[in-house]
Amino acid sequence: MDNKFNILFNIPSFRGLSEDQIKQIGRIAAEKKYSKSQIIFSEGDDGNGFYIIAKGRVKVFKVSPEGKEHILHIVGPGETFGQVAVYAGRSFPASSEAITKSHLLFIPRAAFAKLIAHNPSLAMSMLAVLSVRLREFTIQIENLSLKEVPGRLASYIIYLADEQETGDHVSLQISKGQLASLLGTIPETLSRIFTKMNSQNLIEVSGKEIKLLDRPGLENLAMHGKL
Amino acid sequence: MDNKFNILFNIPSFRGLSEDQIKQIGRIAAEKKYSKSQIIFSEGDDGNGFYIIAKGRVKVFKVSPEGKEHILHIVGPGETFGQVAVYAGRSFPASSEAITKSHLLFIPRAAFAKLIAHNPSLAMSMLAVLSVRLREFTIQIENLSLKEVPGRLASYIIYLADEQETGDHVSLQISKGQLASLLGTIPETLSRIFTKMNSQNLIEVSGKEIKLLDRPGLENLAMHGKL
DNA sequence: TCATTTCATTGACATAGATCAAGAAAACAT
DNA sequence: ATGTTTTCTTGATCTATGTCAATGAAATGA
Repeated sequence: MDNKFNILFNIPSFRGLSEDQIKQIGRIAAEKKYSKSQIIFSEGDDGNGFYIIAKGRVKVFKVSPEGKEHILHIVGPGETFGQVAVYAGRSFPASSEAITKSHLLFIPRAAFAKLIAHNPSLAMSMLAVLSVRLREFTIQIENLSLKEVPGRLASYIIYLADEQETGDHVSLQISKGQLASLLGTIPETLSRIFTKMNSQNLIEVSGKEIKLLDRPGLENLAMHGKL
Repeated sequence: MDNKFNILFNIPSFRGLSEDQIKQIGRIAAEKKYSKSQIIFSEGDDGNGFYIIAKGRVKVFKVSPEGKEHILHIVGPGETFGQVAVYAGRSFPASSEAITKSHLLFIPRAAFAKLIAHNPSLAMSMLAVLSVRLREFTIQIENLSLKEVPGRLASYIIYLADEQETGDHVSLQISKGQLASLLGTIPETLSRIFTKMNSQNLIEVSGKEIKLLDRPGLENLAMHGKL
């Protein structure tokens, strides 16, 4: 059965907690369902809790005054989002929206704070989760300011390949427009770069499926930019 | 007297700890001194502890393969850096260097982990510190991808004015080259923008001192870009 | 104080990538 | 299936900002 508890047992950040501790979390968690394109929270909303993804996929993003959107991360099953507001006791610094039909667990701030106060190991593991996120942001900032778009795309493809552990073949779980936003560019530019990488036999793109034809070439591109 | 304990008592992230807890930290802290331009740690080094600034100023930065440097943040007295590696138990994701003669406290990883395990309130306050840093990164990413350099500079000047609480006058504590790197650009571009903002009577720059002549104008620039 | 190095400014030029526009392809719903 | 909407691709153009180069101003140290 796919209840709250089963979900919680498979969350990486809760690894290391006792069965009892996880059940405690389960008791304070509220199940919530979202349909595709539904807003979960908006920037500035009160951060009175955070979310765990049981099923589906969510984007966390910022919007410029002119309405341009930049995706900060895409979060999938087992991952959490919205914690920042919780620990600092502030409003959400970004917005989030379900990009597929999603099934989430909501953990209220106050109850979780109490839990942490009595479970140092939970605190440590949340510190670790935040650290990892911080590290990812460091890489994103580096990419945005130090590399050009082809390099960022190459980095991302390699990252996906490593994550999906599927050898020389990766599949984008997001639309190309969303990928553009995640890389800090626009669909037109991304499309051109895909074409160029195709013609240089670095990759072979068909729809959301990408075959890596020349991994060393991609790595070189990710490092030294320039296509 | 300016000993370890007096320093620790004035660290924002340790606010809320008992005198005894702070003394415990003091016992595990090692004092270290660095001269200007001295490297504190390099990206990839083992993260076996983190640092607190007692006196001085430190930059945390990434370097591209071509040697271009991007400053992630400038850290001053009372602030901490290098925690990320500590919690996640990994290597430092960036490098750090003293930009003035600095006096730091080094907190070794293992001892601190033990401390946290017995002090939930310390854990919570470290979570809050990380959250704030994460929030700052969110803003940096937004700035880099959503705004042009003039907008980023305007944001930064406003941020400084708020932080320094000095009304319509701020002073840069870093060189203009460093500021350029922090904003994700180069000195030449920054210099041109300063000139332009001067000629539009938004600010008046002389050396490291900046007078804000038209705050609403700056705010507008920070929001909607375009100079 | 003077000499040397580092930092800031300015100009001429090159280019990555954004914008605007239009058509093709894919996804979706009826 | 078939029409409708959304997403993707491609082309023509424009602009912000990076690069290269030279000079002037400050800071540093002997």
